[in-house]
Amino acid sequence: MKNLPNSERLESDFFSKDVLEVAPALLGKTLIRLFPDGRTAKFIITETEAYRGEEDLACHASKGRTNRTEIMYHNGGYIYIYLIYGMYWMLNIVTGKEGYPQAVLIRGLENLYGPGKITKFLGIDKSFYGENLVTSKRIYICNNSNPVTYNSGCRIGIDYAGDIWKNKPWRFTLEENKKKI
DNA sequence: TGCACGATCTCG
DNA sequence: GAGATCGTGCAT
Repeated sequence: MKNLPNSERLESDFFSKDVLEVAPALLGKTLIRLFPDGRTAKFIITETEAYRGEEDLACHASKGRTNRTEIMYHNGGYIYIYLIYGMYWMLNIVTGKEGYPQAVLIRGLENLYGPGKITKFLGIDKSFYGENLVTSKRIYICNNSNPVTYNSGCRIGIDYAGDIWKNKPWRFTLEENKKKI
């Protein structure tokens, strides 16, 4: 952190805002992972998706409060992680206020695109479920003061959610990153 | 207790 | 374009 100029760790007030505000705001921020062997990985976040409330049929919380979705009902700043297709861990960040389930899926990092590839490369698995980004010693996010521009589009892989939710423009991509993907 | 189904990726 | 592979939620 000390050799990352112009940046500081994001606090809980950042994550406690509505997911539709936090998801695009995470673009351009730096995700930092401290590995057990002492190595540090830093990546700019380039693509996110918002999942918002029990009424959002694409959001896992649409099934209600269960063991899996429990963490999404907390106030923002926690990690929600789950297994997809039997082999890939998806990294999500819980946002918003207590009792209103929502989360941001981290889909892309600079030079590391793909939600499954991100967790594989960063060594993130179920043990990170419920991790607090504000206090964790192995993963956190830093602010970058540079302003960013972004585009929005439809979320990926949620055909089952129905037209209304499928067509919400809740996927956000860093504009500068388009040419790199 | 069993079953169908993914917020995906890699290989052919 | 298909297969890998398993936790979860919902139906028995």
